[in-house]
Amino acid sequence: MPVQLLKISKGKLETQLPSHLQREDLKYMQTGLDHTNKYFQGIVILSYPLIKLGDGTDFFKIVLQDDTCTRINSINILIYGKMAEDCAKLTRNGDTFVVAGFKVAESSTAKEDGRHACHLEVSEENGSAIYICTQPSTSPSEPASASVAPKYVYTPLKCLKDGTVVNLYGIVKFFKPPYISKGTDYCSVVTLVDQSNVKLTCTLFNGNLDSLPKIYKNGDIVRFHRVKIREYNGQMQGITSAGFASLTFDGTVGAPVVPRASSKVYTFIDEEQKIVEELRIWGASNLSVSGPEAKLSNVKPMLFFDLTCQLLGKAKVDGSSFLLKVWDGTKCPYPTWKVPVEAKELEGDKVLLHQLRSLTVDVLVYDNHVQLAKSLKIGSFLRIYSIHTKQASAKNEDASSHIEFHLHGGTCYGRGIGILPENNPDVEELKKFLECVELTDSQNTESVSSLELGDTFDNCTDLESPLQRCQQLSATGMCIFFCYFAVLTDHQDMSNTVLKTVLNSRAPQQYRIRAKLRSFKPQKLYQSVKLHCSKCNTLQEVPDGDAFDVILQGCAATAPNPELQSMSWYESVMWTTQDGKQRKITIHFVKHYEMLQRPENTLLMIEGGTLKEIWKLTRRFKCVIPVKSTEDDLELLDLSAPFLLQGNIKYYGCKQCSTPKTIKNLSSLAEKREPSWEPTEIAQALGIEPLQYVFVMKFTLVDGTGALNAYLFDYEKFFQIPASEILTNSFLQEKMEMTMNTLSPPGRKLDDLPWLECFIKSYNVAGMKHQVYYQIFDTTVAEDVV
DNA sequence: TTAGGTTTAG
Repeated sequence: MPVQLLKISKGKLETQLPSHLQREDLKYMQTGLDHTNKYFQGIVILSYPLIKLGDGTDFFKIVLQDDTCTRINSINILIYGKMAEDCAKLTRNGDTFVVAGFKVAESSTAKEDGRHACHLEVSEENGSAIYICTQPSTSPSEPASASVAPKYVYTPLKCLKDGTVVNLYGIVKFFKPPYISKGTDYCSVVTLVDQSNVKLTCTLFNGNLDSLPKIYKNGDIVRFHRVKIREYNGQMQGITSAGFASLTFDGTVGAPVVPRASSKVYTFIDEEQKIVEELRIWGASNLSVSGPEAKLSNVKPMLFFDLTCQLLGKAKVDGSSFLLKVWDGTKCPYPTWKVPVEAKELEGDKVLLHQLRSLTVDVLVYDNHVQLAKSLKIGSFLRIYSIHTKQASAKNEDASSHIEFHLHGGTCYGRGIGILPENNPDVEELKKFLECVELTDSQNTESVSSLELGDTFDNCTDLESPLQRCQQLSATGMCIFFCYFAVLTDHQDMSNTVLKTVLNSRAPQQYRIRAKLRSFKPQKLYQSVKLHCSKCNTLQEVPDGDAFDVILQGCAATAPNPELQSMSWYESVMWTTQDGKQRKITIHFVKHYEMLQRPENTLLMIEGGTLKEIWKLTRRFKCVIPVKSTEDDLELLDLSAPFLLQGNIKYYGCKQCSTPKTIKNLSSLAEKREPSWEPTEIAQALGIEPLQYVFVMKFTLVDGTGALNAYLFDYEKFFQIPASEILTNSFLQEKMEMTMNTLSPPGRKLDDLPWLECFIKSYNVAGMKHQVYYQIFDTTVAEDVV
């Protein structure tokens, strides 16, 4: 039978099937019966993500429902190889799916999923054929059921064709925040770029502000569904089509992959997380996304910049302009103009406006921005894009040297106003900073430098060694207010450098600094744990248990090879579960000098186990390696699954850098006098480049002379907690939380934060030579004061 | 329909 994969319209189904094929009823689907010249037809009710098996074979599983009314009316279809890849692209829930030339095998999940006792295996090797009929009532990319993830195909930007409706991923290179168009809708213009370096400008319309993408800065990553592609002025252009939907993600490498959705119901599957992470990594080295952001303390005349701020007051000025009074906690170094307005027109807390008058600036917005500005709520957090600072005109004698803030009419260069949600990371950081300012005597706002410095700046001398100071002070319980970090003895000869000097120096250099931790990210500490490949230097999220479970279920279809049982260096035990599923489990215990070892020293391989069973084994045995049989040897599963489990820790390998070898390569380790079963040794023997668990955090440090963001990239040294253990150990989680609460006590004003001492090094990243980054190194939180 | 990136000129 030829291998076929046809997408045909429903009415033509019966006539297009080869005439020798006869429809098979689900009740006759049994192993041992002849199903040649038979086909099975059902409706796709569930599809799983396409995965790669350990040998690189593509695997795709769907569930078909028979249209008969029998009690068990659904069956699992396991599709392998090229057909899996093709089906994953073409199949939608609700489609009618016809399969012929299948192999019938016992289903290992029947009891669990309540489906047919057999499953059907489909592949080129089996000489299978597949025919798919799309439901006429369902749009090709519409989910059939909200509970089931449909398969979306994402078109690279270089492959767009005029007149098509596509789904896209891209990095935002430019955007105009939604503004009120001259028609009936809000409009947002977004220019995307992807790894192909092709740009696409999309013009998006919607009557509902929330239905447009929630983009806050260039570098954000977006997913658009159902964008219509048209040619305009010789270039491809994207435009909203019916059912347009978007997700937006922070573009920062290592930040949590949390979508900001434009619709209440959306799908986002694990495979897509990878798309986002890959775009982030590509963007980090190929795009310069440093926007024209500025704090009020850094503005100059004749500047266009983006301001993240809080709205304190607003007032009508005249027909074409409107006043916004905003602050960001820092002080503008120039006298600022005050726009005269009638007192009755001014909205906002008058007392607060008076108290913060020297930190507040007046932004005059014009023309098309007036309507949106009027609707803003006092207290809300805003990003005002492309504000123009202007030196007061010389004609006006009263305004000899003051600076004016204008948001001119029009939307060029993304000019506009964006409303930021409370949970936006920049807003969280700003709120924390503003709280510090508010808690300080806000009448004394003439000198903001004293607010930022804090008056404890001179309380601590640098003469003693920080370590000594910690030891002395910990005895009195004062250490946390004074000095918290113990620096390592390697660099005791290094003297402290103030942040202003650090910020004004070229990279790369190393410094010892003394600063306060104003804020840190991520706030949810578990989000700071990532997996790092030291070879290709990529970071990725730690996979969740569900992904592992899906892979294990996929492998359950592969029967253990009897020829691989009990080889010279391992002893195998195989049994079939008696729970009705008839699942075959094989455990291969590695021997030492032909003897089985005590469980706590034993490495074992398991075939056909469930997640729960594997966890149970890790409690008893030293190492567990999930494997499956091939013709010649046992081999590892897909590298999305851990290649090794030891205690509570799942060890993963880098998909890009590993070249997995079969299990017999472990036998040389077993022959060692005392096998240590170190994960690195096991990885090396199996051709795996191991991923390391790492804490990745961003610390905002201040010392009164300046502020900088320093990255913490730490396996264990900083917190004295292995990053590999934190996700499964609640005691360590509490310890880390306590540490962070002590370093940066919530609700404490800047003056009362403890001083910290640490080492930082500055560096440049290729392609972004003018940008300097900072990383904490060789620093450990002093254990005796935690 | 609207806008279709590339600064107002108050």
